Amino acid sequence: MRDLSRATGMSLAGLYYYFESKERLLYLIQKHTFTTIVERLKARLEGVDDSEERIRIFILNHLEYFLANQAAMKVLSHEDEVLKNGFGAEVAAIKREYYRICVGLLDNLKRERGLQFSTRIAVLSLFGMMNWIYTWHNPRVDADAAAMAREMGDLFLRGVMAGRRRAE
Amino acid sequence: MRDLSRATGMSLAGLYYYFESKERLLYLIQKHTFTTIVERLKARLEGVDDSEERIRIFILNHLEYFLANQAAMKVLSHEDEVLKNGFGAEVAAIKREYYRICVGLLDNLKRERGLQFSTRIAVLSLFGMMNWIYTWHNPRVDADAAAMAREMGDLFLRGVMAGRRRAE
DNA sequence: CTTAGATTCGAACGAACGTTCGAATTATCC
DNA sequence: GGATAATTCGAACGTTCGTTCGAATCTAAG
Repeated sequence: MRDLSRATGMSLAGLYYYFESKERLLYLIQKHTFTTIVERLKARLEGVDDSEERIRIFILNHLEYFLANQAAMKVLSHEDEVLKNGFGAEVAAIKREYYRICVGLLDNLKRERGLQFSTRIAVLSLFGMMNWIYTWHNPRVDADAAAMAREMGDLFLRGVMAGRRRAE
Repeated sequence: MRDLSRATGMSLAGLYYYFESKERLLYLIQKHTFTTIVERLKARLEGVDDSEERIRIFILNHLEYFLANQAAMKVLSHEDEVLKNGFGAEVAAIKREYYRICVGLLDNLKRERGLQFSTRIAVLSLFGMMNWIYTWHNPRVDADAAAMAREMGDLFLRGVMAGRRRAE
């Protein structure tokens, strides 16, 4: 809170006029962040029918936000279970919706192409690939979000699509 | 430190008889952890020649340690840059060696099979997949390390191997 | 201008944290 | 057993943190 006070120029006590506690402020930030990501994703998916393309949009949307707000995500990624039950539940619900969307996208691809893999592990592996990026992405060395999304999309989609097909 | 005191049964002051500071204790834990992982990996790679198999061993070794010490890795994964320069440098060197080993394994596969992909991004994506596991793996729902390593190995290896081959 | 409400802040409180110190206890060797 | 060293601990230190409070300042309306 003292860091925020210094960074914003507002006094420490002043912050508490707007935010009743540090925890509630973190809750508001998390809620805003994850709501924004989900909203943008839904807008971008609108009207796109191809299963593979929809997954690529998911990856691009995620990486774009994570790289544009790298410092913020460095904090948010690790604040998973710090919110007390009341606050935590609502944020967890948004994250669960986001997770479910990704599961849906993958299940569509799986059904359409008769693929065989564990959706749960594929989705969580994909999240791992994407979320870990804040620990290593360096704008002076690594490509931008669009290029990163293409490379990771290639890696991931080949991984799930080169798999065995279900007998039909 | 007070948590450690309670958990170990030793008094708070007693801990400082053995460890000169909290930072040095964290350094010793990190050094021991990452040294152990690298040593076990090297032992397991001994005598294995097949490139693909060597990568599968890398994944299994990593996941086995991460899942066997899930709570510990939850902490260590996030203590990346907290060690002051003196302590941090040595731990960073071990991690870099570990990273280089993985790069070497992938470059071998790439050369042998004439594949075309960014080793850096492939390695860091693989680390992301594997490291993220501590956030979601639930022993009552998910399979053990060997099965997880097989599934993630399938996903990752198909991803890099299904790629375009270099013109020869 | 006056008043009431909104906004801002310096100063402090109590709790938690990393660490230290001197005394007490225990182990080791002659 | 007594001297020396190793080990353990209660109590406190100074700092940082989240939070509160009352006073001061600013804004808007009559």
